[in-house]
Amino acid sequence: MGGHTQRGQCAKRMSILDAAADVFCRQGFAGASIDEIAAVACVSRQTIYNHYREKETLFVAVVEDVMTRANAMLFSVLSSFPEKADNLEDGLTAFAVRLNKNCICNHDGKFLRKLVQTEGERYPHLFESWRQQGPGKLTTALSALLARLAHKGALVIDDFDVAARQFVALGNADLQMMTLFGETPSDEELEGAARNAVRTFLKAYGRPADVAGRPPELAAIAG
Amino acid sequence: MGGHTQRGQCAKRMSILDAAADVFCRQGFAGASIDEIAAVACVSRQTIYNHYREKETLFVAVVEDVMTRANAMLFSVLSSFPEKADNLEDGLTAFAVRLNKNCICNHDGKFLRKLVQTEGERYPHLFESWRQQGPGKLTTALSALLARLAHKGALVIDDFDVAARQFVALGNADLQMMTLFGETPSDEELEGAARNAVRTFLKAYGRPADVAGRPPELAAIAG
DNA sequence: GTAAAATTAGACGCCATTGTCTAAAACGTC
DNA sequence: GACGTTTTAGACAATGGCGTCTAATTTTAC
Repeated sequence: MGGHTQRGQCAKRMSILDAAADVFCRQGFAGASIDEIAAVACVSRQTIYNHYREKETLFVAVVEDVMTRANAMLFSVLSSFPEKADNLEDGLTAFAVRLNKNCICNHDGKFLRKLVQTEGERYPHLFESWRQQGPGKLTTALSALLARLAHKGALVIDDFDVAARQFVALGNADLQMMTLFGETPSDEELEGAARNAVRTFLKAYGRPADVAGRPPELAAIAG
Repeated sequence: MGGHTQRGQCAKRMSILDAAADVFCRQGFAGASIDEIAAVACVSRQTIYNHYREKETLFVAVVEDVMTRANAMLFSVLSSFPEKADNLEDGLTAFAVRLNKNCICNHDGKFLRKLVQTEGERYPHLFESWRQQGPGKLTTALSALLARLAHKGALVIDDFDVAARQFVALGNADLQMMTLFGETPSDEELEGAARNAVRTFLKAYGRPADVAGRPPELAAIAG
């Protein structure tokens, strides 16, 4: 029982997981065939059954794999939230770009959204943890981060939870149709969407002095 | 060839379409079986093949049926957009509730969102028309309606298209997780979500005098 | 009531897929 | 080079769904 043979096995496992994620995402659980996954993974079908007892075992493993990757990425992006109140618009815009690009519009985000919708009712327990650690955690963490900015006087927010959800929703406003159709936005589209979102967010929640685009008479008064 | 036998046939057709929509929505195209659809429709399998040549024909018919229903409902809801500028918050909130309840969070909306995601790549032409007449039309029409309100001086908007998308996005901010998981929000949740959305929308785009919840010093100045 | 049309239940062939099994080949370690 | 493990290719039975066909039954029109 060589403990070093694990390296080759591990590579095979990852190859299988990646291929299975691809095929499951495109075809769904019922439409995906083990043969196609094996072909994409450049692996024999028997090898798949060797690592994962049956199709459902493989599916669960794939979902859990993508979930942990997505959660790690979300944590990483959340830790880059701007803490400094100066130049808040650019800071929040860059953050929104990162959030959309690396957590929502990327492969894993697309996979999870799609699979939750198609197989969520069939495997309720499987996606329940993602619901808490994914979107749930995003709202909670973002709410706390916004609260800190508000505490510093950079934002004026009555309900932090609502504001957090609205920040995410605004960030996706211009991309919703693209994400719905599975298209990947370009960097320019990501940048523009985030800019629009943050402008509106700051018009609603920003300290009056920081707001750009406010009607001239008020801007004059506030400045 | 009695032209009156059409009535019974028509009832069967609708029964089949409803059942097929239900099963396709739950199981997807590949996972749905004609036998199950026949059972749900209380109809023989042969009857289905009598009306629709094959599974794909039935699927296309179902999608088109739901699309036309959804488009009609969207048109109806859009025609109820508040034109009067007085009490704009309540008017927009009621409109947002209608939009979410009857177009986005209902059965048809769930069906279309789910099926577009799962089968959109396999049938690009099928959903392309919906993309234009559904979400596309919503943005275009809403943009024009917001422009009229802005022209009357009730709103201050720089980019009507962006504002329209943000209105829709804000309206779904509190419901996104529910719609993602296929749950149907209660009337209270719909009402609360719409209220939060419109409050923020008006904070960003409302005429200063109409804005509630603005920081006190500014409200005093504007009043 | 009668004839035409529609519906039904069931059997059938066909094909794709799942999961198992076996023998051969490739791999890594000593 | 030898040995144990892993991988591979292919055959295999079993399952299930699609689409067709047929004969019996029901519904509808007149």
